[in-house]
Amino acid sequence: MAHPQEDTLIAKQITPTAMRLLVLEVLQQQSAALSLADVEQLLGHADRITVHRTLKTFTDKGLVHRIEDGSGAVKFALCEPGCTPEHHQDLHVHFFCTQCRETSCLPAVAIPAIPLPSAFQVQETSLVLKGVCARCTSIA
Amino acid sequence: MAHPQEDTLIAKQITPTAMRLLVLEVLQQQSAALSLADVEQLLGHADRITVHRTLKTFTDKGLVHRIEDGSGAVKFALCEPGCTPEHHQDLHVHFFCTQCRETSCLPAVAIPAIPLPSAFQVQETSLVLKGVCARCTSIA
DNA sequence: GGGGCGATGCAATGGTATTGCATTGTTTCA
DNA sequence: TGAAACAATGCAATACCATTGCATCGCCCC
Ligand SMILES: [Mn+2]
Ligand SMILES: [Mn+2]
Ligand SMILES: [Zn+2]
Ligand SMILES: [Zn+2]
Repeated sequence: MAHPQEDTLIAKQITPTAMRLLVLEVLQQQSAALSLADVEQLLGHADRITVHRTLKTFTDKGLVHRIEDGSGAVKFALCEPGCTPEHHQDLHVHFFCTQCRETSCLPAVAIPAIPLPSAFQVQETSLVLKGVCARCTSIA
Repeated sequence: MAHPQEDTLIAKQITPTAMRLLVLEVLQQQSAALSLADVEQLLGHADRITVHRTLKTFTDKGLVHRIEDGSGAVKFALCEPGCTPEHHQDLHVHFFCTQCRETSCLPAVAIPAIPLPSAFQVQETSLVLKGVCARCTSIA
């Protein structure tokens, strides 16, 4: 197989297509999380709706996770290896840089346990930090 | 004065107007955070844009804080007493119920310190939990 | 080769946030 | 008191982002 990404898709029960391989490749090449518009632009002239449905498929299958960073557009980033659609393991912090507007996963920074009244049933936790990222700080 | 809310606005350097008093009253009466559409609906037939600008003014002056809960619309809730536009004290957790779609401030649950590499300059922290709230849990 | 089914692409729609601009209301000061 | 100055309001228009409908395309299996 020419595309090493094929195995990744198949492992997640996603039928490999040309478009999906391209989107996956783009996601793997970038260190920051990407919005739909980002992916569209990086791909050249791909159809936005197809990219949208590709990202939705990836999310449903546990290949990527969504990040709501407050920028107005949802960002997407590859999941960590152990993720399944049912049990996402991406309990890490996300950082949104107000200067370069890039959002990064910080897999090394785990989300601490939050002591909640037991009447609450927590399904998902999202911890987004906003500020100036390491790169922008060093430049300034 | 007939409106006890007037003092609250003046204390935050906000010129009291009829619309602003009404919006503040609505925010005080509700226990959950409100979206722009929520406020508009609760007010009857107020102009949406005016409400929008009222909430923006309130936010800029440190009277309310914005909550991005991933529902698609930003929610607004009253700040804690010590808040200023520069230094928001609302370092508490927010809970979004996927069942009733209500977002609540949990002032009692503080956000723990997040150990970040020193190269990052954190300006703001947002911790949103999603799940089923206490009320919806007890009903089910 | 043809049927079946998922993927694709264009068009259209829905929802939220924001801006422009004319009007209205209020304060300030001569 | 009356006009200028300024702020707030309301309607219209616009900008995005996300989502859905539907016809077509492409691939796999028979
Ligand atoms: Mn992540
Ligand atoms: Mn809050
Ligand atoms: Zn940056
Ligand atoms: Zn609920």
